[in-house]
Amino acid sequence: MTQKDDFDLREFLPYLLNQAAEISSQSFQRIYKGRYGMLRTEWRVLFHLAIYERMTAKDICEKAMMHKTKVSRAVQRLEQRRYLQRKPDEKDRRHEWLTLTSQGRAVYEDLRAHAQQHDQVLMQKLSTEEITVLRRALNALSQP
Amino acid sequence: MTQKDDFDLREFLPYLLNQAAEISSQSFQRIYKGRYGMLRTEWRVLFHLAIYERMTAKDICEKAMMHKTKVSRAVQRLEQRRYLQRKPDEKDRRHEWLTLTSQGRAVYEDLRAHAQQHDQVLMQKLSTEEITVLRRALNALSQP
DNA sequence: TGGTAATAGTTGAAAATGTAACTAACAACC
DNA sequence: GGTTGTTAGTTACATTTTCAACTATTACCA
Repeated sequence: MTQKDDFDLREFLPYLLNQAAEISSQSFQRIYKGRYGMLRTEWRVLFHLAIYERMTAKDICEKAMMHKTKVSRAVQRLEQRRYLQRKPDEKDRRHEWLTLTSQGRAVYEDLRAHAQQHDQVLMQKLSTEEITVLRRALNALSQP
Repeated sequence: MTQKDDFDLREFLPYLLNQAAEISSQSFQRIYKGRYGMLRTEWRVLFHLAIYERMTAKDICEKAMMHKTKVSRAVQRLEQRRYLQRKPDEKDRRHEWLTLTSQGRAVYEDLRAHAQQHDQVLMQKLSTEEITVLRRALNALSQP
């Protein structure tokens, strides 16, 4: 199993990004999955609602760059667990406004604390300067 | 939809990483899916075999940090398309050595060219220094 | 040597995701 | 005002992934 080719997978950005994303997501996944049986799509929606307070599913799709079916199903499951409430817009009944319940906010607070802690651990692998550049670079790459 | 919380998702590394990984993988996906109907797991296995020439499924699992069932199924599909061959190890018949066929290598060469081109496009979003730091940081984060 | 444990890899069922078609509500245009 | 087109969101079905159990082979060790 000796390397032959001049092409190095370890330099190919989509590969590297996926690798880093997967590894660094895993320990956080254990937390939201272990404590609340939640999926990746669900904590994302939960966090968006906690941060922006009041959004439609469409808003979440755009902010989180998630497909609408993913959001739709995440919202359903979060509603079943009473983490959020839906309220149809009076003027345009195609829109539904989503807000967290107090229960949902409590879950968020708990997960947020873990997220921040988890981020601290990850950042210990990097220098301050690397963190700054990394964030900037990732944001740049996230623009489609 | 006004931001309320002090916690910023855009600073949470696993979130940022996933975002960047997904976006930057998509255009490459169109290539391997469109041209060869391949899946993410499959191009990864193909690339590993092209680069290391001769590996067992286990080797691939470790290098690519993929679960063995993913690798097993990717290998099956690549074999069906005659992109690779299996040869059981004579001394330990639990192992199977995998190598690409010439057809598989041809597909690799094509995809590699596209990958490199794709990488160029991605890197245009970044400065030389950002690229260096980004690669270093991603490698650091990929260590579990 | 025989019995238990470990390893490589596969398979089947359940869960999650992606795709496309669908419903319901509104907009716009004649 | 009725027809056609758009938009928000859901649903159904096919494809993938995950998880756990399974087979086959080798290693360990009393």
